[in-house]
Amino acid sequence: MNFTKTTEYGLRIMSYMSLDNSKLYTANDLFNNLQIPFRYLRKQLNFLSKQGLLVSIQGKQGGYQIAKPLHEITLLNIVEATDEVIPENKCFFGFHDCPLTEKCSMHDKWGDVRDATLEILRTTTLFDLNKEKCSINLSLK
Amino acid sequence: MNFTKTTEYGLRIMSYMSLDNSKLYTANDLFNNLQIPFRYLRKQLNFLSKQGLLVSIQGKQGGYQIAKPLHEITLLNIVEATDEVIPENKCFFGFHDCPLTEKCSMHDKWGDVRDATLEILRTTTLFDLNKEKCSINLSLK
DNA sequence: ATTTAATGATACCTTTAGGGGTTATTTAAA
DNA sequence: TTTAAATAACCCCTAAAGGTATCATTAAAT
Ligand code: SF4
Ligand code: SF4
Repeated sequence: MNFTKTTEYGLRIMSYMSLDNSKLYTANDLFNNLQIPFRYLRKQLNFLSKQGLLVSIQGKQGGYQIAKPLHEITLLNIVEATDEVIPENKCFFGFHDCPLTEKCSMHDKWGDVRDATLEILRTTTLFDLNKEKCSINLSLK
Repeated sequence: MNFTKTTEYGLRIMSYMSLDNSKLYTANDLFNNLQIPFRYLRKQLNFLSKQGLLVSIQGKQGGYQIAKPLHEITLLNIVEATDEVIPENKCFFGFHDCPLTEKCSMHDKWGDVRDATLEILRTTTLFDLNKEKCSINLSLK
């Protein structure tokens, strides 16, 4: 009932980098701010680049940058890129195809929760996070 | 973003057995209806008994039975018994203690989703499932 | 050209969830 | 009292997620 660590890391990274999407962020910079194990962070930055969410620039003065306009990247994009589990069509009881002859009450009840959750992920972009002052981009302690 | 298999199995088991909470269900019966690997099912029935959600009766004609009145067992009880992850206090970005000086927008936004989700789990009992005709208890194909 | 500061690639290690196998124990029924 | 049908206990196997280590590559700065 929560995201994988990999997804959480992805959300942190993208959220943090969306503060200034013209800036190049080094892995070291991100490491100092996002509480992600360094090696794993490196791996994931690499991965996010391949996924097209980041652009990486090698060499001295290199780093990473968000690849697209902020309003074009939704939270769901990040979740899906880091954890293919969401689109998986499983019901409350974990069935892929329902073994029942008629739908149970949890079907709609839980379906509503799921829909509401996905709706937030689908409609919230990195631009929105900043607009609404998601201060993971504002001020670290 | 979904329950563990173990939790899903737990929900299936308890939901199915709540149809008739006076009946003894054998592992074999549950196996034939709930699409759970037999050995793993056995292990989990054992576990649920130790957790106090089921009562087990050994020997010939033995089996398992729901341990308490249906209205005293919430879905959250089952989730918590099978997967200690929910109460874990992690935010949208996976932080246990927030590194920010002021709360970000996802804090409340996601907090609301989480609260709504937990509220359903906390307030829905096995009795409610049956009352509302959750037909995992009604008719298998 | 050489150095240095950055990322890329690859392979390995560790932990945990999920699943399986075997033998012991219990108890109703024959 | 023996047998059969059930659960209990214990140990091991596998795959995937999370994390680590090492070396190669790039490119700006000197
Ligand atoms: S009706 Fe119930 S058991 Fe069937 S798919 Fe929906 S939630 Fe799952
Ligand atoms: S304010 Fe944002 S970063 Fe801090 S705990 Fe809440 S959701 Fe997490």
